[in-house]
Amino acid sequence: MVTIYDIAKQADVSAMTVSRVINNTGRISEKTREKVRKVMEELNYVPNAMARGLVLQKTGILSLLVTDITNPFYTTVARGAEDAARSLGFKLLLGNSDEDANKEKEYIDMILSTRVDGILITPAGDSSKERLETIVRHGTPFVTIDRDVPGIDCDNVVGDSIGGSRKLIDYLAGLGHRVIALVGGSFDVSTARYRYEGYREALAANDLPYDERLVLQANYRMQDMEAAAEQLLSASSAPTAILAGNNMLALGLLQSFRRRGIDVPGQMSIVTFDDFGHRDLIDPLFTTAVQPAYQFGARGIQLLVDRIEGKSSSSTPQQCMLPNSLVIGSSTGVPRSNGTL
Amino acid sequence: MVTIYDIAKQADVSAMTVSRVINNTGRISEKTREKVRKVMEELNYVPNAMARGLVLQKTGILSLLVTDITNPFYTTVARGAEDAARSLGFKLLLGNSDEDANKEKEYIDMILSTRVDGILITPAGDSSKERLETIVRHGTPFVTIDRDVPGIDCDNVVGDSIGGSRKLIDYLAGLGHRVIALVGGSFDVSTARYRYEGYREALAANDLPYDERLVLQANYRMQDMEAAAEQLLSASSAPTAILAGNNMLALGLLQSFRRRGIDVPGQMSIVTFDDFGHRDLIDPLFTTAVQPAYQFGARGIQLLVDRIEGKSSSSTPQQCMLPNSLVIGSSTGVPRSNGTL
DNA sequence: TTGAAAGCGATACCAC
DNA sequence: GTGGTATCGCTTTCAA
Repeated sequence: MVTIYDIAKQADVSAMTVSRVINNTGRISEKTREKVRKVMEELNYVPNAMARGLVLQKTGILSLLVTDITNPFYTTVARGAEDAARSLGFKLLLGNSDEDANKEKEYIDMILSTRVDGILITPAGDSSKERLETIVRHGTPFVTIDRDVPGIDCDNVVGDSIGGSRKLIDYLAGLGHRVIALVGGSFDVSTARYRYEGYREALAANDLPYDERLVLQANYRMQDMEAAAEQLLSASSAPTAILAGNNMLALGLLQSFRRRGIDVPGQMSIVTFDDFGHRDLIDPLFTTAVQPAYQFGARGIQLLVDRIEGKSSSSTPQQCMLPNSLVIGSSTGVPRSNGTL
Repeated sequence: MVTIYDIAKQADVSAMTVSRVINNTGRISEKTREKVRKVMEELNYVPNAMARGLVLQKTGILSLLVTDITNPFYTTVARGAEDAARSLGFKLLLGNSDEDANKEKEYIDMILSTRVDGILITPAGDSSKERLETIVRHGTPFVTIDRDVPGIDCDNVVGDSIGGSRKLIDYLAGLGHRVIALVGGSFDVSTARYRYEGYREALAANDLPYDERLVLQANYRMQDMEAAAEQLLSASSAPTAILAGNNMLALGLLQSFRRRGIDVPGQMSIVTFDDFGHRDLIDPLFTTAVQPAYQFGARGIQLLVDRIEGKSSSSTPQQCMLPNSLVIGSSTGVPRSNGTL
């Protein structure tokens, strides 16, 4: 491997001088600088980030850990984070925890071991607490996005889940729906809880009864969603509409209903959060509380860098809630009848 | 930061012993091992990968650089790569070049600088040649996937673009289409060229005339696709079907046609490559030459690790072509009339 | 304007 | 079984 010493020897200067040329520090004669530059070119020199990081005690790298790299919401978050990191002079490292506590742990260990300057993370769930505490103990700045974790008080960027649920349920109620189910993700995840909370509040606000049998938790596995669909259809008072906890659940439910010959929105309306990048091509187009995914990433990186560079007050975590907007699609319609199919 | 010396002092042993405990090397008494382990726990020790990599001259990290992290095809590739890397004992670093030569260069510089053990890369285009040559000179093993680059003879995993085009065109011809356009990506990218090649071969095989005015190149920007749609509709002999170079182009064209009130497949059939993860939810479902995205990643990592570990013959690059399969959707139908709308 | 030496955190090699 | 020492590639500090 080519090192600064190779360059130094070839250019007949000291390693120190080479280092100065690379980093543009100190005073160097133009002649020497040119000579060194030329040798670096010739030898295809690429600085060793490890050696550099070791002495500088920083890497210039930020890490983004998301829970599902195949979810368009998170890839858009990644785009926002990447652009922001780049413009602030940092590189971005992407990781995928797959909603899995073990993978999350492995990734965090790797990240800490790599000594990145900061971490942007979507926690897999409440159990992420212990992993986040590891990060805290290690002293690496971090920001949570999309989800928060009880017991961890840190900078974070979240969406307005409660408000989103309210808007969606209000809209359904406005259409005349009176029996509305919730199929959400595991309550081990903060967004699922908040969306449930908004759901309950909105039901109350619209004078609709709450029925716990209409609240289902599903993982993102197809069989869960099939089961949820089945269960709702056979409920004694079957719902005419469903609030799906996120885009993936909405898709799964839609598929399940289609397979059972249930028309959406004819027989069942579906509303949800987040979109797919190409929302207008999915038929029906979901009525959605659209969150600013790109902003989640961009804002998160901004907070992270503020923290790294000490611009944030050290004691007060920055909490940032991004608003969503209701987009009406064709997955919703007036209920066919009151509570029965 | 906690180092092995801190551990050593606290546990009243030498740094060497701590290192041995960490790496499970050499003979150590169970008592000492336990003592050291306990101190590591207490102090939340996380090994410094930089220091480690510096002396070991390897990192255990593989890098995957794709051109569009928001394209479901590539996120599935990433999934395959991640799983394979994990099972082979490597970590995976994800990067996104955004189809941009400059970003690609920056990423490669960072990757080389990080001294990853190997690189899996989807080249942005033929101009990637110089960047790949940089990697060659640097001596880091790499494998290209999805696309190949003229002048670079290396391990690679590609799809059967020519065969895919043939199948798609044959299918259209079988439905009775006689005027079929091609809207492909830039010919600076190998897949676009191969798909064009397959298109021409298939036209000839089906005794259909070739008309160069029906061959358009588009970037993945919406305005390009709008322009392409416009141009095809106003052509003297307008096509009744289109082979879209990839999934993104197919989507863009579909949207453009819809906006113009053109029914797909009623007035225009569309076929393409790759899918969207949730293919069956997009209406119409595209008739597609589906490529095994997950395998692209998994196979690529396999080749890469074989190369790293010296299992591949050093002189002969491993070339691997993965087959695609034709999936009939609802984006295709019989032509309305012969060549005119 | 340039260079020598120390040290970042870890491991390999050689003693004991 | 365990410890000392040199070393990986680079930057910082201090001299010249």
